[in-house]
Amino acid sequence: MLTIGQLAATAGVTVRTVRHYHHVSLLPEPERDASGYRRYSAQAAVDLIRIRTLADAGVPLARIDALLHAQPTEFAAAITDIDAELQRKIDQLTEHRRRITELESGERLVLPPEVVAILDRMRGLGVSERRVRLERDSWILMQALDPRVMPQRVRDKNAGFDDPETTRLYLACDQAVDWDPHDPRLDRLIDDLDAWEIEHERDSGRPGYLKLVVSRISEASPAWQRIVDALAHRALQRRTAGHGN
Amino acid sequence: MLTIGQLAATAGVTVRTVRHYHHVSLLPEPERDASGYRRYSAQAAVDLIRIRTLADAGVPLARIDALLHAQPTEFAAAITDIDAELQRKIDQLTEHRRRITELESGERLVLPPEVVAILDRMRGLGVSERRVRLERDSWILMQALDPRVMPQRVRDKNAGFDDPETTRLYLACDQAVDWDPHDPRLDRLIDDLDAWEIEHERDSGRPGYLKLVVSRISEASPAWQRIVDALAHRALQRRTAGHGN
DNA sequence: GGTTGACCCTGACGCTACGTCAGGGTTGGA
DNA sequence: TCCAACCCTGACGTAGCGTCAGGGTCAACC
Repeated sequence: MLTIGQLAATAGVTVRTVRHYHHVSLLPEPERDASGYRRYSAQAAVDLIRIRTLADAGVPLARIDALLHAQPTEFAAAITDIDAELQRKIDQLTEHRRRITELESGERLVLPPEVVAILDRMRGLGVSERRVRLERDSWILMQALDPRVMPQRVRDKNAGFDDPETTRLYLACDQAVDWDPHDPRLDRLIDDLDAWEIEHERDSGRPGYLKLVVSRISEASPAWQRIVDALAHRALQRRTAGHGN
Repeated sequence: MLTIGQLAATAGVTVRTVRHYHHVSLLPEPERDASGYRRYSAQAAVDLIRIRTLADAGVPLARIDALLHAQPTEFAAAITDIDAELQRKIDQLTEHRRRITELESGERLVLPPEVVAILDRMRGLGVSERRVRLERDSWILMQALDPRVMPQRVRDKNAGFDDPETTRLYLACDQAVDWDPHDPRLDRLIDDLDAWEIEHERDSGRPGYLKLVVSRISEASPAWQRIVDALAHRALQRRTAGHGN
């Protein structure tokens, strides 16, 4: 006959675990010896190890008792289930293994690959990391609030970077964020942006594309504020002139 | 800006999980809007997903915060650790998958293969299942109480079944359990056992081999009781006669 | 025959990572 | 205006044990 410690060692569990199984009636309480110690038969060792085998496989203790007393058919079916579940867990862990290797760059975990590609493309073009992050954040919000518009935005963005002039202006704007609002280079940039805006509006029929791109950052940058104001002024002039004709 | 529900959906967790992370200071509490609702930035989504990636990989929440603020070197080392741990878990689950397929026959889980082979050999020879189970239980107790003697016992057992006469007697004894103690076949069996005992004692120098094998079952079987008594009587006679010489 | 260390007992609280009420207020669309 | 679907805090519940606390027992050694 075995003491509780010997039984536990045989099954590779702690004494506490055996007592817990008694408590939840998963393993029957054995006879006690003269001093009140529990004394176990070899059958108890077999039972305990079968319980552990199922518990290790992820079966909740509450289900194990019924399972061990089930008919062979049900038992076999349950085993098949448990096996499938184990395989699913293995696949998940494998996937998690892959994901933690991508932890350094958080965005790969959050955004779809097409968008990550755009962000990488921006970095490749020399866009500042600050700007890339703002872009990233706007994609995340877009994804959370209205993911349906994302494919179109992806196409627009890529089209923009496919065009050298658009790319040049984008980079210039990115640089200009830190300029003094009276920097003489701004006049030239505003001219170019205005020209780009006119041409782009004609081509696509969708105005204000550039404004969308810059709006979020403009408030924090005096230089950008000047650009936005100037462009709005010119657009208004054009529209007034157009109506006047 | 995102509500808590939108944030949770983006990260694939429940609202309760996000609040829990606030509670344990894993994710900082964001600003509230006019009505007291939490409002999240896109950065919060990135942070939350990074937390989940680690949590999914089995890292305790208490470690995650430190990990995310660690130096790149420590971080990389930790990731390597976590990855190894994941692989270990995968291997374990694979092993558990194998083990649950052996659940039908509990003994394969409890006993080493050599012993299982002996039990299978007994079944193959036609030993009753009751006897096999008693044998199994005695092996389990042996394993729990003094595993060092097992290899020798394995050799002895197999040697016994390698010998046709020993095997024949073993099977006869197994059958005899249910016989009436006055069954005439018992006389013949006792003669054979006595002869075997004499021969075996001479060969091995270790007496009482058979008694060891049968002792546990004898009390419950009247026929066995008669066998044991008769053999003990004859052995005593021999020894007295021997001393008398 | 006393002591020591390794066991055994019961009872109860602690832990992780949330789930799940209860009992409220807010928002947005029909 | 109303309803469903959100949001809030606070608090208790869950699984599967771990870990004291405060005792008694056993086997071996001195």
